[in-house]
Amino acid sequence: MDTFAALADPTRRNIFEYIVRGETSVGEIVERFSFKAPTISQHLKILKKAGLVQSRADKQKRLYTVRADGLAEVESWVQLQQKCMSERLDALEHHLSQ
Amino acid sequence: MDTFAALADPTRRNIFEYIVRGETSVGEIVERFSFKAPTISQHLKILKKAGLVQSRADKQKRLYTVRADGLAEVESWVQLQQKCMSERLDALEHHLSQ
DNA sequence: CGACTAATTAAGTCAATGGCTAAATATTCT
DNA sequence: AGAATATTTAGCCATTGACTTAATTAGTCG
Repeated sequence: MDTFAALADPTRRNIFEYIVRGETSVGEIVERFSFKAPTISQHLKILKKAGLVQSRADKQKRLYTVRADGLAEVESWVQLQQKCMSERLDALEHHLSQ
Repeated sequence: MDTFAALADPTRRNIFEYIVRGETSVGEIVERFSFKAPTISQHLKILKKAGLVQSRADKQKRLYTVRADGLAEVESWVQLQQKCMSERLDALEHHLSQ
């Protein structure tokens, strides 16, 4: 759902950074981070709902990967704001040079 | 402090979007949004701590503006992740074409 | 089927968040 | 100084968030 909220938690960003390196099972993530399996599972659920990761089944395991377009919303928002900022800055400079 | 957490709240993003359009007093923001002054004030405090906005005094009013480099951290994080993603995608394509 | 592995769901705790009203703190203006 | 304006701080309450342990589901393999 809300990508920004999903990325607000540093643990979730760390998990995302880990998954972005390649397809990862839940167990692998649990091993790397000092959190219990249910905690990781909840974070993954939130990342998934936000469209940041996806999963597929392989035997008992669930393998997670990042979604290519997951960060698009955040990126475009940030860039729109920066565009507005630079436009205002340009206008200010132009005004000052008059 | 934490830019991501500051941007997690949609109201704060809206406030940021409003301020990015130009220097704005607290009262102006209170008028636009249907929240009481203390609520807006708290949001501004969080945005300020995150380095996203800054303020200056003008008579009784406090005028807020966005900080040019406020979104840099978020932008660079997003772009790093996307770089990692595209590299992995390239490697995959290369591998498949062999 | 039964034991095992992998992950999720359920349920509970505790801290943090986001809203409010009321009070306090400047600052300006008469 | 005293009244008015603009904003912040303090305190309260309801909701959400991030963890935990225990129980449950789902899949594998002897």
